Amino acid sequence: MTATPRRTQAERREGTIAAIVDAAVETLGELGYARTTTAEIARRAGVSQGGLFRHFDSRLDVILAAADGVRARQFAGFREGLGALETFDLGECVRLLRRATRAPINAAWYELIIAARTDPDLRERLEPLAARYHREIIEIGHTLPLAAHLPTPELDTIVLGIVHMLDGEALMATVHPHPEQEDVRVEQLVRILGGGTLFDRASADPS
Amino acid sequence: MTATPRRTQAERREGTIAAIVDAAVETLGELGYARTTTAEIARRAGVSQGGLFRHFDSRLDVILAAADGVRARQFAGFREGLGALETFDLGECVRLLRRATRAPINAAWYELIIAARTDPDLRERLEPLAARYHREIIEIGHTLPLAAHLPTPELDTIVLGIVHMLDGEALMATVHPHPEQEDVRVEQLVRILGGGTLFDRASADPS
DNA sequence: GAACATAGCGAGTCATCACTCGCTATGTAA
DNA sequence: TTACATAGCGAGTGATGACTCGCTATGTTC
Repeated sequence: MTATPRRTQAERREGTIAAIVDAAVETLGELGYARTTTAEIARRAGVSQGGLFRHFDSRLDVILAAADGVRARQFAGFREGLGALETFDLGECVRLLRRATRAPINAAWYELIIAARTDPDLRERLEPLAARYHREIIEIGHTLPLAAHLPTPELDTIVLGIVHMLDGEALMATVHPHPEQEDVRVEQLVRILGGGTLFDRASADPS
Repeated sequence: MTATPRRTQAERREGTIAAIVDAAVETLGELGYARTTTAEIARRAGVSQGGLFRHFDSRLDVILAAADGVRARQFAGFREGLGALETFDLGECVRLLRRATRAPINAAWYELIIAARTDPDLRERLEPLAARYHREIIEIGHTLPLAAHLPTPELDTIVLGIVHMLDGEALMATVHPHPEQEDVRVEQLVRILGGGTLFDRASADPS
């Protein structure tokens, strides 16, 4: 029944490491940073505590592997979504971003950013990932057709502003959500942005 | 030397409660939610652990008193700042809001909002405060001269959007700050907003 | 197949947490 | 002043945390 197809050491290793990282991401999202314990991660990954520490020197190492996994997956997903758009459309862009900020996996990222503020060890090691995150967002902004119509500093400010707004919205909505209003507001905002001087040059851009 | 001017029971009570609440706010800001322990709060407040539990039934009760203290102080401060403006000015408004979101005391609020996402007990009790917070922001928006020139739903969307953006910026900046760029971006944004169609009617409003 | 290396296990260990309890200190009421 | 109530103390207590260690299981090398 339980076919154990004789995996190599490398396969076993990679498999359990992946299971641990996935479990850590899931736990961060569901229980938050403080309650993401090595015991809980191990339980979800289907390994023992000792097994976990065979592959990671400390809880923090697991956490950082999870952080980088989230970062990589989020950008891959967003780039894929952008590529699937037939024509550049500001509204679609914002909606795509919004879906990314509200994805369960992204909650893990928020947990870590907030925890890092008051945890020097975490902060020191998360900073490079946060820097990369920031850089990638700006780079994606530069690939948008919009970029041709706006000076770079203003483009960057607008892109970061929208990302920050969606981050703030996602974070605040977890405690006091307005399920109906929130979607309406996003659409309203897209109309306001699209109708303002900001984008009228760009939104008149041909496909 | 140590003049003990015979305080009444009520005075002693209020005094230590205030000290505990202040210590809790400070600790939340400096150490984060998870490391805001009753022992640390008591130490900073200058009372024993037993003394703390004389006035609060649980850690959560202390935390919620701190949350409401922060909320009240933040709105009082912001309203005061708004009142001190001679003429309505969008830039000043945003700068005032930004100062509020980056005040050390506001970090305690963020800690609680984020912790509440994964802590059902905290969430249940924080929700009414978050709702009030939300309501007060919108009410303040309605007192702005801007309100006369925009339909209410759009005004609310814009106000919330700006608040969310500053929240997001404040939260993300703690891990990966760009001390110089951030101030520039805010000013840039104010110019962009002021120059867009959004506000041109309102920013032409006479003092 | 023998000798070795790596993967995985789970019962400890020590620290820290929220909270309790019996006590003393101080204010209040008669 | 006496009797009572509230404020404040700090050494427990039981639960839970990250991490260790000696062990077994499974691949790998010759």
